[in-house]
Amino acid sequence: MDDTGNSAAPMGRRERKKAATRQAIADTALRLFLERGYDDVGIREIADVADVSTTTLFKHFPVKEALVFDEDADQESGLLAAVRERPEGQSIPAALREHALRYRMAAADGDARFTAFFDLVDSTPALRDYAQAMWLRHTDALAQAIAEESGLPESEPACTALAHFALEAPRVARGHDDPRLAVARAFDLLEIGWRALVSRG
Amino acid sequence: MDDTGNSAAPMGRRERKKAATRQAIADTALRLFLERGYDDVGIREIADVADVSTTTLFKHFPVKEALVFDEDADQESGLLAAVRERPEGQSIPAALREHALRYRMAAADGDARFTAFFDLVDSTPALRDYAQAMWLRHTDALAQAIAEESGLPESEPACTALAHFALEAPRVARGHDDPRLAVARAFDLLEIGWRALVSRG
DNA sequence: CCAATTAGTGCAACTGATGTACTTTTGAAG
DNA sequence: CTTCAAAAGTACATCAGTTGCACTAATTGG
Repeated sequence: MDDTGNSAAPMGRRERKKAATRQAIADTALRLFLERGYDDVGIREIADVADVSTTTLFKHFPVKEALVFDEDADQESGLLAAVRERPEGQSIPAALREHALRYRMAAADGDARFTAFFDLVDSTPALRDYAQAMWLRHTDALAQAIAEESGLPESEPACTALAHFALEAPRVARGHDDPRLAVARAFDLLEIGWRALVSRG
Repeated sequence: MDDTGNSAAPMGRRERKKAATRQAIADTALRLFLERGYDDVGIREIADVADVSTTTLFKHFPVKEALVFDEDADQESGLLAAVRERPEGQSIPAALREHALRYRMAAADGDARFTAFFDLVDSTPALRDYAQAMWLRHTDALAQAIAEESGLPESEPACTALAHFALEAPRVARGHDDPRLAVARAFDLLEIGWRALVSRG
């Protein structure tokens, strides 16, 4: 839909300044959030420190939560690629499991800033919910990719079901002592069911 | 935790009045919501019409959404009963499917007030989300019941996975032309996977 | 009857978010 | 270069949900 952020695009002074303002706001917000916690930093303060008005802030970010997820990038393309470009013989749920384990559960081993970021999101209900809601917006696209790859009709509800469950899987892990195992088990359930369902037509 | 609402409990004048106030607030709110829509009725107005202060209102209901779900009753016991008292030979996912189809997708055929209520919830994002969040709070209890019934260790992540997915299933239906079919398919996926998973130990 | 709770009140304030009207900047057309 | 309209930003007021505080009044248990 919107192709902002393409580094190759020669944008004029105007768009550059706009992007700079946006970045300044997001950076300020994230810094303050990491310092003092999401709930203890108000919109007015962020705008103040970033030296813009609250009106301007909300012109760049629709809601407070969005300040944290500025660099969404395209998670969706990665997700779809995981399905479409999976190794020969690997089932779709298996590919999604790999992707989930690699991409969503990789918090621990990155550098400190990433860890802090994940901690922030993880420990703030509002941010967790927002992130999950964003994640679920890919359901339809994923369902369509699954339908194409599996040869099932696009309208087949099982495709939507698999897509939805796969996207919910990381959430199942919450509260388990071994999150990776929990996610793996959730995908086991889906994989076995999916195999049988596909082979029967 | 709290055992309010037990009709057999002889509560004193105080608790009776409290319950009456609560009921009056909830009734007023629901009436206004049905008349004019959830988003077009403010907290202050509800309190005003119910003749209480907003402070009092919030002492009975933690957030605006809660005004609509006053009569939660115990969905949880029904859910657990569906699993524990299922017919001989019926799998756990099958029992959950029956329960989902009967209890969650039954909006259309009740009397008009129920229909209107479901429409209200269904057409208001804030209420949908709140309802789903409430629904998911039963995950742990359901997972435990599943573990007991299936003989798997309580810590087995697959139990949590099945519980979570089963509770999410109704959401898969959203946006499909035939919601009941979509839900059924979602449970098919779970049932087949579950059978295999249990039989392997 | 006294003392401790506790429902309820009134009011002010805070926080996220929106609407309106006004100024500046900028890109581009003439 | 001038002019003009769109875009970006600002100031200010306001709304809605929610909370804190100080206080009253009813109730209940000892």
